[in-house]
Amino acid sequence: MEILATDTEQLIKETAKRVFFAEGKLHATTQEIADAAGINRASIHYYFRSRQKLFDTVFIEATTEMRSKIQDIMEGGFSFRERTEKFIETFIEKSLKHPYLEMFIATEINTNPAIQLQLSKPSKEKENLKKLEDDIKNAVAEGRMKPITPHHFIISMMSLCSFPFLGRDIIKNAFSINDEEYKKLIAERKDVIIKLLFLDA
Amino acid sequence: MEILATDTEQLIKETAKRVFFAEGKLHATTQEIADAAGINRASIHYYFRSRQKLFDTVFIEATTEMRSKIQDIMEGGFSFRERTEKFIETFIEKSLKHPYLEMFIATEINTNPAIQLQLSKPSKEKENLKKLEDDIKNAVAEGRMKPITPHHFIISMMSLCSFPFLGRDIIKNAFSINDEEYKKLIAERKDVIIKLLFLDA
Amino acid sequence: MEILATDTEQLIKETAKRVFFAEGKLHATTQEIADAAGINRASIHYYFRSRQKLFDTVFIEATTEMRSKIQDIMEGGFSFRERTEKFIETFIEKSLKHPYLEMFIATEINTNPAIQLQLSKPSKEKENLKKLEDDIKNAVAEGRMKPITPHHFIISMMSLCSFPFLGRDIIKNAFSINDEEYKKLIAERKDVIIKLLFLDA
Amino acid sequence: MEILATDTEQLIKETAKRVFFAEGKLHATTQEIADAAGINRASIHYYFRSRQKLFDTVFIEATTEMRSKIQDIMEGGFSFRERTEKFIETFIEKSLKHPYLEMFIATEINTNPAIQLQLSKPSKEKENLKKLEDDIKNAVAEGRMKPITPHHFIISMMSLCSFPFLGRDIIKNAFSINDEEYKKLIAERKDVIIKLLFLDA
DNA sequence: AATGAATGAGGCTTCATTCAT
DNA sequence: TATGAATGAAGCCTCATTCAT
Repeated sequence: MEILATDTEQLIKETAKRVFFAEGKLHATTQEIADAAGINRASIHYYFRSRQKLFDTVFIEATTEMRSKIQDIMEGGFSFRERTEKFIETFIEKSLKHPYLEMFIATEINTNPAIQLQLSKPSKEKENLKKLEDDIKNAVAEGRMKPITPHHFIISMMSLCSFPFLGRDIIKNAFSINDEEYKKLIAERKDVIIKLLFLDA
Repeated sequence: MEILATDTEQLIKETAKRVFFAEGKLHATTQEIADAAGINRASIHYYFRSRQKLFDTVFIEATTEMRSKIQDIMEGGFSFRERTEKFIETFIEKSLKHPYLEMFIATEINTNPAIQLQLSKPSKEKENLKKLEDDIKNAVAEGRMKPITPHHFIISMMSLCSFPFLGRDIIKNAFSINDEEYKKLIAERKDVIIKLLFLDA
Repeated sequence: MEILATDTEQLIKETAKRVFFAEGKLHATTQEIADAAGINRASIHYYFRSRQKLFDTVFIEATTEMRSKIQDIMEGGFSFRERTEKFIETFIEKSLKHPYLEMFIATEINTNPAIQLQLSKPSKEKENLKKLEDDIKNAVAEGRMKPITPHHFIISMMSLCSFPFLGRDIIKNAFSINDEEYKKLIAERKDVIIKLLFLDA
Repeated sequence: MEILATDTEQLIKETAKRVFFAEGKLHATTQEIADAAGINRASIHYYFRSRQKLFDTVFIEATTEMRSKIQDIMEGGFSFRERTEKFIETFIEKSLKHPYLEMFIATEINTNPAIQLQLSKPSKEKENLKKLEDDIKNAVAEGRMKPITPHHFIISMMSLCSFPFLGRDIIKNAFSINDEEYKKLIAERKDVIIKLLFLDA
């Protein structure tokens, strides 16, 4: 009995994640989510009090996993190049699962002050940036990169990773390509990005 | 005085563009727009019949200008490098004005089949891609680029241009920077992008 | 110039009568009437102050004519039978012009206390009823009618006249007949009614 | 208690029937109906989705009962005279409950193609008319009626039944009578009608 | 634990009406 | 005289939320 209760809560969360972040229906109503989950609309309020609470919950769950993976990579003792490659892999992998999560963050972060998106713990922010700056300097000295500020490096990397998902429909529309061709482009993406960021790739 | 008649219509459109695409309130109500414009909500319906019609109108106006500028660049007899630089300039300039326009397109293009976003006229699509392929080949032969497919080149270029705006709040949030510092980053952006795309930059 | 003004006022009234009472659009908006008349909506208010005033005006005009004709018949020195026949003729003739006028009266007389529909001047009501009672008595005595109270006689006569118009669409629908066949029925109506009311018809 | 669930739905329907068809407020707003029922306006939408759906529902319920009763009479093996009397009784009885239902049909049947009002099943229409024609012929031969076509007979019968209700306020107004006197007239009505339709009544 | 019923708040739209010209 | 512009009032509908069970 008790397990069923948890099951329903889990079912609602998973359905919500799918509807919100996989299908891109960021403004789905509680009724739509209830229908998709095959449960009563009131159950959503029973478990989560409000639509917003449900949304916050699944949003945090969906981003936390990503953030901790990134943190593992950053602090895993990898080389600069390895770290970059793993970041790109992780980012693409996660985006394949929740293509619209990034989009939500981009859209709502300005209206919803509750959303905080730190790439690294605030305490380590300065430190991490400094480390990246050194890494870049070394790479430049070795002819593996052109000079670039840490901020621009991160922005460029995130740009190259994010946009293919953020702009999925723009791309499909602009190139008149189907799902299969789009997936092929995504699969090739990591190599393209690395080649753009590193001269010796 | 005589212009006043059209003035309200114009005022509504400009306010709507600002609210929707500059302030990012893509789901602003007619009341919010009316308040922002200092007019009665019914006036919006007087001029545009429905919220959707208003939205469509300002959306088309906002994108058409951009699209025609891009087309001018593509067919202006410029060199590959010049074309790329001008595209980036134009894109950044437009995005400074309507940072959330791109976001709306990204969000809604899949649910609103009316939105068509061709980079080039369908009739010239193949031709333009072929031309780009040749340009890239030449640049590679001359050591000014690494090999890259036309599709990936365009996606990368758009990524590097678009994301700083799409993800404005993500960036500001992640780097804990203020508006001024953000603007500085944007101002430096064109050079950064060109340096990533071209070896000889 | 001044004549034009009157022309517009007249045009509005005639259009309103047509739309309201001939076409049966009893809830036509001022815009619909303005469109039908080919004039500006505000003109209606310029001439009539409000939709209601326009309605009242055309309603009174449309009924007054009818009422005065009926009064002429009642006081014209005709025999009972002649009076009855003339009443029926007049009623049918008028209803052909404004088939929905009766319907409006029926619908709105209870919510609109302004609408007063006297068959005869209040002062003469009693007198007229008494006269009718005598007429019926005589006709019964002569074997030309069955006994009937004046009220029931009037109600029956009005029923037989009115309903074919009030229920025009019901009749057309129930009998699956077209306009032509309907008109034929109406044309035969007077004789049918007289035959039902008078034994010697 | 358990019935309560359906009770509100039933209450809304009954209130709507009363407001629409008994009180004649054919254009009553959802708020008026909600107030009359003592419930929240949103409940109407909860149960019926839209004002139109509610209206259609109660309209169909109100007419279906009547229509099936009429059909029972038509196919009940009664004599012509019995059938006619029963029709009149049923019609008057129903009209006492919903005096404005007929009026709505008359008003809206031409604008609302969904409203179909067959007196008999389309398949039996011809047959029933033929039967009525024979009945009339027999009655004429026996001196109980004057010659009349089936269409005119039906129209006359419906006229005499319907109008006292359609024109209730016209009658009360024209005769300056009160509710009691009006009811008395209605109570006498059946005999009056039969006397007009049949010579031997 | 779960749900059907009911509601308050808020959105879009229409319409008669007013106002300035 | 006539009208385009603008508005307030009021209507319908949807949605998240609450409540009783």
